[in-house]
Amino acid sequence: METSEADGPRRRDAAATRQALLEAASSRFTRLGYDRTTLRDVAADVGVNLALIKRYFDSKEGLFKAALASTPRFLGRDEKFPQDREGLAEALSHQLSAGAWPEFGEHPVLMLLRGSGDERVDALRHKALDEFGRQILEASGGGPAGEDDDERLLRAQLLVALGVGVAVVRSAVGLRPLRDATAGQLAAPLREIVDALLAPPADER
Amino acid sequence: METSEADGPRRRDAAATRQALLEAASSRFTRLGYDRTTLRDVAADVGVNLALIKRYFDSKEGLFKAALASTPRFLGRDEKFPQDREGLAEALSHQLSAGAWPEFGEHPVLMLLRGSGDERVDALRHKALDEFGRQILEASGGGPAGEDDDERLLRAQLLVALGVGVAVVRSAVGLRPLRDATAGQLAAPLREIVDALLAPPADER
DNA sequence: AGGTCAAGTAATCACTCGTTGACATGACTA
DNA sequence: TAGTCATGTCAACGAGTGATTACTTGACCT
Repeated sequence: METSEADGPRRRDAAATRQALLEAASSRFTRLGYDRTTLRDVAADVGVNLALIKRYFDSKEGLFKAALASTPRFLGRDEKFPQDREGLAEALSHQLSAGAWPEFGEHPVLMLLRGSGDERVDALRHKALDEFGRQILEASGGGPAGEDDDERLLRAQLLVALGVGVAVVRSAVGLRPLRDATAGQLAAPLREIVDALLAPPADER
Repeated sequence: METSEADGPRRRDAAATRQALLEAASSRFTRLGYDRTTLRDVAADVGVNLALIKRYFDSKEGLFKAALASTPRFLGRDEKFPQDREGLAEALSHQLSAGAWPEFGEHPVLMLLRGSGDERVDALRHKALDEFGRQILEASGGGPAGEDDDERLLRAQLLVALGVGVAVVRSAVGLRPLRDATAGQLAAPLREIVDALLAPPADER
């Protein structure tokens, strides 16, 4: 596995060891989920002793939380969150295309969905996805996220669910042609979905 | 837990015991996933000895497969699969509404997503979701599922992904308002999505 | 009543996991 | 060079898991 770079034997560099553990753990948590990820495997990936995980992360829960915190957000890692429907559709099509996130082989949103039993972790992922929905709502241009219009938020969350579903279906099930869909192939359908869901606030009901 | 009916102590009825084990297992597999479901808990739910699981299902894998096989399909349990886009949207809105599937507290599609490590189980869920996509494609009325038009199948699978995502986001994350959305609230957005994705075969490209 | 076999139980085995405390070792400083 | 502390290793414990075997109990048949 050896997620870390292939430099020398990395002798006694706490920061590097910690980072390597974090990356190995992120990979396993994302690919296998919390339960099927064993600390022994993570330590073996890095080539380090099991007990170091306790030293740096205190427990498996701590390791999971650290990995979760180090995971890039669903949208907008470096770039800013798109500010209109068109940009949103394009960003989504890239985020959800095959070949995105080749680093771990799976989409980081999947780690959000792996239960850990800890309610603070649950709160964390809830917050992340809730924020994502509100950002979508705001980007859709329907005014500054009004308060009582749950309907528009519901529509935005349907888009969130679509993103989650695509990640899940592709990686957990491998359904084709969705699994191999490129950004170009996803662009048109996603643009139409975004428009259909978050159409301009012209009174359509 | 006691998923079985609250009749007498059910003395020596193999079929009933087997069925009760199956229901308890389905519930736990759906709610907790494969790993967090222990055979001891399942047996305790039914009030029966652990070894009976081996007798009736041979192994945990066997129990999971049996539970998976007994799970109703994503759409069309008793009723037939809808045959037009309108019916499809309506069926989806009911399937994905809050309060559907109260029996296990979660949507049965979730059990499909819980890994078991067995490749035959993987094949099973892949087939189920693939079939679902093709049924959607057929119901959309774009002819009898042409062969080379992967694009339409891709669009149908996006709808599958949406269904999966809604189930996941609602139950695993509890995101509101999506979590509490009724069929009535889901009807309009879903109809628009279905139409946007599977629009009539008028040449739009 | 007695025989017979399925239905169910109790006890245990082998294994893996997370966790832990004691110990070794390398690097830096005085 | 001796001291010191962070860095890393080692070996083991205890809990929990799925699996397995020998045993007991009840229902049904003649």
